Amino acid sequence: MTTSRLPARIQDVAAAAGVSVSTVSNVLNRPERVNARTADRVRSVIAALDYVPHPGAAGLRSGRASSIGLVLPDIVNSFYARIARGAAEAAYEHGFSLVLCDSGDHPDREREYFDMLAEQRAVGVVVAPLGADPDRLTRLRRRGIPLVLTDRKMPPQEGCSVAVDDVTGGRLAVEHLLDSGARHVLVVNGGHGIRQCADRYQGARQAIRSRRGARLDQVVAGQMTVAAGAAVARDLSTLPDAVFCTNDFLAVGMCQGLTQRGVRIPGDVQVVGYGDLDVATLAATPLTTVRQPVEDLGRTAVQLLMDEIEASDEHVHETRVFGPRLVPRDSTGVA
Amino acid sequence: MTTSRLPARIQDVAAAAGVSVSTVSNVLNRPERVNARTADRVRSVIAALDYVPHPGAAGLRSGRASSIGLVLPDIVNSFYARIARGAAEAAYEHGFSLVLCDSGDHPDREREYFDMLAEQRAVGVVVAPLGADPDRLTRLRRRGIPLVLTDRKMPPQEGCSVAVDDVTGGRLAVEHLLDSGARHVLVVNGGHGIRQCADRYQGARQAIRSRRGARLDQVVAGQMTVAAGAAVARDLSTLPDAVFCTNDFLAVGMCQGLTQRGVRIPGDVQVVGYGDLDVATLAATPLTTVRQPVEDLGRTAVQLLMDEIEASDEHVHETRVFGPRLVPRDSTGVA
DNA sequence: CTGTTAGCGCCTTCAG
DNA sequence: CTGAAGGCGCTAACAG
Repeated sequence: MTTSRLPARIQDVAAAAGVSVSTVSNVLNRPERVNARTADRVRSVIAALDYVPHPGAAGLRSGRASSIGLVLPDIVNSFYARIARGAAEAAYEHGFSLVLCDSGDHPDREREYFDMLAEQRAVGVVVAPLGADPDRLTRLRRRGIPLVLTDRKMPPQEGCSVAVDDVTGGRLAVEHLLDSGARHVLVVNGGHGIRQCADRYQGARQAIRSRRGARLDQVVAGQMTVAAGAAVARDLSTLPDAVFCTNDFLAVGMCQGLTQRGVRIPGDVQVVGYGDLDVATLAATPLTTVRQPVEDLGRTAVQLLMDEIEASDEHVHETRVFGPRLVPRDSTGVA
Repeated sequence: MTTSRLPARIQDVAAAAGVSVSTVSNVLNRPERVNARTADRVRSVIAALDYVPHPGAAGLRSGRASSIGLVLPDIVNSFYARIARGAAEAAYEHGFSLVLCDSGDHPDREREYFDMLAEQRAVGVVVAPLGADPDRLTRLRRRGIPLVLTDRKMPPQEGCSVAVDDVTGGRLAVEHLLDSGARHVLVVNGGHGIRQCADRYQGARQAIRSRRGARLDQVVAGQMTVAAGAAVARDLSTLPDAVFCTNDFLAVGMCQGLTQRGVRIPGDVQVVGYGDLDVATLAATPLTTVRQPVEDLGRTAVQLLMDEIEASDEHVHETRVFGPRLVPRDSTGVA
């Protein structure tokens, strides 16, 4: 046995097995083209030498790389973390490595990450885009890098996307309140400049319209935080039967504020939130909320990317929309 | 202008600029060796052609790759997400790409990720290791891949590590309680099999020992959840002056349970948590807690890796320990 | 079925 | 200061 360097190269294997380099390559990539006995011999040498192919070199020659990018505004936000988890699992299953790009909400950083991924010849990118500037995205696409958008729909000719159906979510939330006996529902919302907020409100209106005698009001909170929700609760002049907060933080604040005013939940006022964040289960009264299959977003985004890469000829772009689900807990449903 | 393929290669640049390939390479890598005027001309061609070097090919030749691995048990856990954010920032600043490996708490998956990173010739790995089996780790090291451990100390001859000082954290928490007038402190802890729990308790004892007439008790909760904390509160036969929960979830549950018993916080009993999770600010009474500089863990881990890679000759392994900080909120400090 | 040959895109001696 | 040549580890024709 000659002293071959670490890590072993394909030629070390070839030499040790007494075959040519290409035979080793064939054993790895097209086993059907090589005699079973030689293949076995080569394989045992591969195992003995602990040989693993160098994917960089392989990609250089074959043209196909093996990393995909994941560009997110903030990995500490559990929504994006759940996307990341779903994407990581799918990438793992397909044998791709996932490059994490956390833009920290900086559009410049996002663009630089796009450039970096282009330089690296990433085979595709999953992105939860920041802001509304589609230009950054089309630049990537022009470089020939497939792109899948999460949490935002995309014109189908541009590429694939995955999203959750916020209209349905809003409808489910308010239907649940009405089914539990509410007549006068207040929506505590973020600004309608946020697409999700507008959609959830639209769903709420759908639910109200289909029910006689039901009434819907809306108040827009400055921010979507616990403090803002509590402030709204404090300032309420007349109490509704039920409150739909378009985010769990608002809802927790609402519960705190109402409780401080001596209002019982759900006895006097029912409250439903949105998102099923950790905080929903942890609140003093566990919060009824709308759960979104966020992991599926990430997982599906990667799968769509795989499809576009592997069957690029007959791939047609699509938008996959996931339905949310109501999770009843203690803050709704009159005892 | 000839029709050169996309993306542009170094030879396209060379041809367009009327110089040789190596001159372009020099402009990029050792600008001092090339005439300023030619360099400028080359640079403008680079810009015009939107040329970016192919890091895979570069690494193949030069031996240095440019990706580092980040192996975590669960990216949705905010502790690890914060490590990831710190690591991502540092990696970005150093021009490395971060490969996210979420093992989902599966030791097998963790090992497979290690193998994958070795195959890819990652230049280094940051890992928040799962379980106590150091064998998986030394395998990586034997392959010559530098390794930095987070949230666990490592024998210095093995490699670098970063950690937070849980003993100090426990001491800070209990000192704060004592300073606020408490005499009888109850520690609500997880199992001492968890190193963090044991350390935090040890810190608590240090604080007690330095104060005359102070008394410390401990109760071990089954899990470190809100429900478990509430259960402990419910089952308490005699009330202490103050409670130190070694985790914010336990603390929130403790607050809920005490409040239900009609106990006022902090008037009757003070409560301090650990971790400064989101939930600490969001609880009905915002929770005094111990904040750990978790982002610094991730950031520093990557920096240590960079040092080991770039100055591998004179690099000496070290363990960097970060001090926690007490964050006073409403659940402590008698009014 | 196996081996030879020619690059993938880049960097790096070594001559000019 | 610049250019020509060789090779990093691997794959993909193409011969044999």
